[in-house]
Amino acid sequence: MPVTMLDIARDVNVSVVTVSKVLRNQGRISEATRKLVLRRARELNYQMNWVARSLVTRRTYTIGLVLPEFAHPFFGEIARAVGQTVRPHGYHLLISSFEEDPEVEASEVDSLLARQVDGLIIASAQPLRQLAMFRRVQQRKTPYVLIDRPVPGLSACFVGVDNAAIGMLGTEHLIKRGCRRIAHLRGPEVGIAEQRLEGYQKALLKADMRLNADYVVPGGRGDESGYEGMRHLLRSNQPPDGVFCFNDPVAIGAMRAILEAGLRLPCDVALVGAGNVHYSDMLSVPLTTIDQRTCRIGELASKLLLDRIGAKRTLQPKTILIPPKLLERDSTRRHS
Amino acid sequence: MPVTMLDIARDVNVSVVTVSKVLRNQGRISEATRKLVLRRARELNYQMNWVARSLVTRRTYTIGLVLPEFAHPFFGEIARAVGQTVRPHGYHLLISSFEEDPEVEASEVDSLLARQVDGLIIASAQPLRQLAMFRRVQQRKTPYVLIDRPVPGLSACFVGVDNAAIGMLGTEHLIKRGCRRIAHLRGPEVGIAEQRLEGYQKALLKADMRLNADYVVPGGRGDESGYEGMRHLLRSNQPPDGVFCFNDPVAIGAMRAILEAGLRLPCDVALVGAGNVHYSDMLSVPLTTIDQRTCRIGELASKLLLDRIGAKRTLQPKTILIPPKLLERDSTRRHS
DNA sequence: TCCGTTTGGATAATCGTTAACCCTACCAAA
DNA sequence: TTTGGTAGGGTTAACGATTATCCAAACGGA
Repeated sequence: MPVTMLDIARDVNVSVVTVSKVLRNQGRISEATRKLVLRRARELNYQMNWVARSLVTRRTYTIGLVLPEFAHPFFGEIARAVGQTVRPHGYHLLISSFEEDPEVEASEVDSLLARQVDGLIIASAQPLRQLAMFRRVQQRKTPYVLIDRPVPGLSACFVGVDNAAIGMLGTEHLIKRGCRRIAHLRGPEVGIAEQRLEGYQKALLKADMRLNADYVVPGGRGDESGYEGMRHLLRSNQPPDGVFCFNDPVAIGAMRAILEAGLRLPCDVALVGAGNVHYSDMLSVPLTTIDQRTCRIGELASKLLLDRIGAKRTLQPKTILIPPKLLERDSTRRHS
Repeated sequence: MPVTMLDIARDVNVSVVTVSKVLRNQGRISEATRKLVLRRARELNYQMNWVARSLVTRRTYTIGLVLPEFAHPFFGEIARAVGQTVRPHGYHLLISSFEEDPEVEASEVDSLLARQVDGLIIASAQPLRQLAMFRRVQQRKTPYVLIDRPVPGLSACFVGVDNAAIGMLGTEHLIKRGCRRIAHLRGPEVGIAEQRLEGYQKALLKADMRLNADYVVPGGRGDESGYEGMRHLLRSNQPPDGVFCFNDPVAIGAMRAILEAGLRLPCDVALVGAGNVHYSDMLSVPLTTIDQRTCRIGELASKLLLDRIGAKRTLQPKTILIPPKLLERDSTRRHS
């Protein structure tokens, strides 16, 4: 059985409370007994029971991080950034991945609440207008911050990249590189993909270029999706000469399709991804992409959350949109 | 204040214990009161306080996962596999990443113990012969399983890939492809790198080839390290015609050096990595690599741990070495 | 010498649940 | 009528800490 404060107290002949005070450096304790207690604690290799402490202090120093999927490097980076930001404050991370299943997500959030996390950071996949999960969090008054994927209709903190700006940035870059027929391999039916699409459209309009519905291909987030989408585009009468892709995996899939078709990048088709996935600069043709500042997202979300946890009363919800950054590589670079 | 069992008990006019029994489906309760309790619980949106429960049951249903770094896709996959394996059993994951710093690792492990995790899965970076951290875990009798990196001198469960087999597999493959001067870009000074080196040497000896100390270049785990190492090799009188790399990032760095030098893969230099990193089949030259069965590691480690958590008495430590699998791609493929 | 103030610590109550017993009907068999 | 079993619940005491309150001894000044 693990050592408890009672064990120390008995050995040193003081009360448990005295031990507790020594260990927390609180209250008035004589130097003599302090030393005795500390020595005995070290001898016995005492470790606080945080569960017991949490029960009475109502603080677990634990933050729940709810992610769509671990494996994705984007969320891996988020987790790292969050972990590094909160650790100095004594917090730990209870992470759960719901594999893009909204029901699993809700049950995981409930579970984390039951575990009395002090706060939550969520990259949610709840369907539109389904706010029950969030209502439950709010009822508990547990502070939470949404990341990456905004949830419309919810008044909550949000930290994410400016997706419309990503769409504009990517498309404008293709325009600047001289592309005339610019297509978009769009992502799944979620807000984030729509915003990137809007950015794409806005950039075209701004440049007085026509919107061609055939140039917007629906899809998913994976490289197979990009592969299929690109093959579809290449079969059309007027294949595009520039493609802005929902994300890097999609772009990588598209790249495979382009190369397989015997075309060259960027002369025949220029390609822009988004996300700046690891190794996207080591592909057969290094991919121009848009960095979404993953670390900043995790960092700022953590800080926002820590503020709210520390605050006496609930603060106003705050939204932070991080401006993306374009990284030009060979997939769009002009030949010299 | 969150709803407690006491709230329900008062409303339904029974004792707290009765509520507890209903909620756990234990003890003898009449159908009538059961329904009353359940209804009221639902109405109030009651959520168990797991902290309180854990205090008395001495079970947190939480597993500590201690990893060198989140960002690395390998550990991301591990985390995913572990999470998926333990979730059905009601366990959650308290993950901490120690950024390859042994001291942070030790303090994180202590912290997880203090949080009363039911078990630990650790990919350790403790220096050789430094077993104090593990002793503390053992003293607490908290079951734990080591993964990926074995710790010599410690009698504990271990699950990992067979690194010597990786070394042999990769090297033998190069030999079979006709390479005569096979170098090795070895990793950092840890057991896992040494085992791969041993496998490399063993394969050469088995094929009656001479060991050339100049062909073994020390390094790290990153692509810069591979880049530098490969440049070093290329500067020698007799550059190698085949290189077995510690891992994929190193191989990717090496590939950059080779291409920059104007050489071609695999004709001039054949390259084998290890780890089967995502997208390593989408590089400028798709990389032959050795898959280390990441999912299996996470899955088997979790199962081993769950067994030990469930067992009444401590079971014998068990070691599981997973046989690796070679994936041939263009970086070693013979031209057709 | 007496009273007030520190000093250093003890006691009691609490956090929300569960474990281990105990109790009281009620019913059936002896 | 007595015995005894069972159904359905209540009581009490943990679990390992913290918070709030209280108390004795020592000390200091008039």
